[in-house]
Amino acid sequence: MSESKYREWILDTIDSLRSRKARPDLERICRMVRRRHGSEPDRTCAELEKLIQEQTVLKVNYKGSISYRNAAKVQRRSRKKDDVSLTAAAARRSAAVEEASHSDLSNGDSAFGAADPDEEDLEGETSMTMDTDSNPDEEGVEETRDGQNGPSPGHAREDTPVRAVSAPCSPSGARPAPVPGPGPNCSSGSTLDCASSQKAGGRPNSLPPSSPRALPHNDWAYDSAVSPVERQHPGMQRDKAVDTKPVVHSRASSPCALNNVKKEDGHKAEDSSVSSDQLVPESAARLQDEVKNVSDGRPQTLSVPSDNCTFKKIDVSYTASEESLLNGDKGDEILVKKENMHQNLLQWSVADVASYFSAAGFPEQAVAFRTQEIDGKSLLLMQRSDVLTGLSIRLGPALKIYERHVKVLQRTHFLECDDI
DNA sequence: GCATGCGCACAAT
DNA sequence: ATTGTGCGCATGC
Repeated sequence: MSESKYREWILDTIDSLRSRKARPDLERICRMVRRRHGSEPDRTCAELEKLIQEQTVLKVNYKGSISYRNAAKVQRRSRKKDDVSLTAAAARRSAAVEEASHSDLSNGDSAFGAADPDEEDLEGETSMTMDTDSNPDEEGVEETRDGQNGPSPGHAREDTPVRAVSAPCSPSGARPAPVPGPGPNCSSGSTLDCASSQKAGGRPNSLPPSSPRALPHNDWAYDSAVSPVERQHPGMQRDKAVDTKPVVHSRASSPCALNNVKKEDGHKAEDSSVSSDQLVPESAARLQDEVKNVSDGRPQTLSVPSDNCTFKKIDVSYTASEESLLNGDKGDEILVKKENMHQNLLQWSVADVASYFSAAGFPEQAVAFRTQEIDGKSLLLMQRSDVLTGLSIRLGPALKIYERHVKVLQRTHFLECDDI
């Protein structure tokens, strides 16, 4: 409950700030929510974090500072060209989507992408010492910062200056610089920490949300989807980067326990390309475009958020396209690695489901799933008509959601059951 | 002091 | 070229 209430408040606040032409940053958001609803900044920060994780809100680095976006709105516009590659794009997108979900991981903290063009920076940016070392890969891989794209694994960062990464929460903190009088409330505890940590570069380990490593993610996260994108298809930007190589990914961990989780896949290697997507929806959107190149049918890994902290990954290989289906292309099949999936699906909470669809590029519709309290079990029980008419969402997206995601998830789940 | 409105330069497409 | 973003300043409370 409160959550939905906060979601509404926060999104409304972001919209409000935007309409006023004021940067929707943590400080302003906290202040406005407090003023309008009496909520404490800390709480607002926490709720905002959640929204970021579920990608209802996108944390972006725009013009050097952190801003928050209403994912539902952002997404649309971002898509640039659709052209060609629709198919491919689409396909990828879906892929992306999925992955996106896993972005959560990283996002966990925030998704923040650097709005900047280069994400690569990110890595550097944070300056943290980064993660790079942290192991890259472990799982994190997936996203790894896209930086990866970066050229070489280690280096990518060259260009970029450092950008501030923000912690998930710092109110004003986002900015590297210590803001003098920051935040209203947020400043209160967490905020400060975050802020300080940021600048310091090191975040206290304690910070759950993002471990130090997380930082990098942040940047990319949002829009920058870039990163994700890049990773997605290695091919893309090779210019700068080389393909994805086994780059180092230091991914951030999700707040919770990514680390542990991460490792699971051995695949990551491949994944690397794949995973990238995890980003934000928006990213996803872009992905579509950009990504197009990606090879169509490669297996991808998604991570699905399971409970709050845990994320599970699922490998899906789909050929060109599920999406395509929707889009009209051809159909293909999707394989999912059941192992995790099935369990996961049953364990998905309402938030996980919403997060999944949000990451899949349907943030607005994700809200409908949340409103209807659709969790993993409910999702398995949904019929076509439920999706098309029971959620009160537009037919177009509803069809895509059903064909591309619901059906696929159900099929996978039941196939798995059969095996078992 | 604080919230809001908005022109305009800049960034992203 | 178009459109989104948000700084910086003006205004109102």
